Amino acid sequence: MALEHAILVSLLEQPGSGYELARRFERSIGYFWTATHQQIYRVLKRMESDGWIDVREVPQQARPDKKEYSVAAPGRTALSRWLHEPIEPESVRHELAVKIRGAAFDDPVALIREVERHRQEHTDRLARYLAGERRDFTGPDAPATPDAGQELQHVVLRGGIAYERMTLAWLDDVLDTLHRLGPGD
Amino acid sequence: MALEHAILVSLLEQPGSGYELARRFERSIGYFWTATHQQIYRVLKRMESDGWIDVREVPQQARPDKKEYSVAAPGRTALSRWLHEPIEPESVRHELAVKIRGAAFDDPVALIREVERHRQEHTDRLARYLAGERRDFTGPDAPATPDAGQELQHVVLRGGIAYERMTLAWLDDVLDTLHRLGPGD
DNA sequence: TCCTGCTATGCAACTCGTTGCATAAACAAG
DNA sequence: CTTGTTTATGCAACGAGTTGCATAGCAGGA
Repeated sequence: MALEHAILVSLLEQPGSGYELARRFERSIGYFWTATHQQIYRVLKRMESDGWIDVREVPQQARPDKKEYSVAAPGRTALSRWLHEPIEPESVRHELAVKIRGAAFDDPVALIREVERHRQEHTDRLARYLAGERRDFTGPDAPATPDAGQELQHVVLRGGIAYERMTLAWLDDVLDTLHRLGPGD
Repeated sequence: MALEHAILVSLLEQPGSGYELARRFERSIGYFWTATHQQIYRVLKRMESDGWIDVREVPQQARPDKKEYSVAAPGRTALSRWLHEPIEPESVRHELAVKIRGAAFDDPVALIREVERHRQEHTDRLARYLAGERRDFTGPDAPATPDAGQELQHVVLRGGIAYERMTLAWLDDVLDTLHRLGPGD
């Protein structure tokens, strides 16, 4: 399980509430890990009862109070232990690829609009990542001499950018193939 | 859920037993979907009781009997229906990226060996995919005029190859970054 | 005033996926 | 002749992840 460790990393970078974590998982953490707010709240409960994180009730004006979590010493120890364990190289789950191979037994051309929709979504993601990179790492407001944490965040973001670029190129390949199959088949 | 649909596609390409499906999921299907044999057997049971697939007991010599499954008409209909439904663009789960960002709070250099291990695994995967591509699509024994099914299998395989190449380049970027952080930090 | 939307948290039920274990037939190696 | 490996199937228990729903404070607009 890596969700608890992803939460530890995120809280070490910046303490926050379950709600804030959920939004980070939609944004920066989203390009290598996803989680819904229900999952996050449940895991936060467990981590708190295990003593991995501390809570602080924070009253707010103009919005409901929140519980701000921060990493406690046992949480740091648990993260460190996990960092030194080997993990399995990840394996992909790509539903669209299942559909593409399945299209051989249906109408390949009917898939074009779906692939174009995915292409649009990946175009948007790439634009978001590039905007984030300019804002935090390569733009004029970025730190001139980044520390280790920023270097590591940047290299992970470059991975997200590379993934989106690769995916866009592949989706173009898929579209070419589907178009070729249209008239000739 | 796409596992049942991945199984339908695989059985349409070639009928087979649960065991054979499990091995296909380790091989060709593995670069866009994974499943263990327990999962496959359970889903096959459900698909059979739903009338999506037919079973045939096949006695074998020199090894235990097997149940060969093939797609029935309702299964084809179900697949076709699913193919015309939109799906969410996939989201990634990359544990290694969590570790890389976590390394900022531990020892970045300690991660180098783990990253190198992953690099080796992706090198092996790429070699397997390229060998499969030569065997089935670009080598001398490949069909000169591939049909739609083969074209679609090939474009999905090209996606797997592109993914592995992109990942290898990124892991090199990660290794460079970790090495840079070593002496200077 | 009511409705919508955002922040903020949570329960309950369910499905999906993993892990550990078990069985059994056949062959190959020692 | 016992042990290990490959093929082949399966159960039981657990943990991870999703979906639907509920609550509640406050803001802004119709």
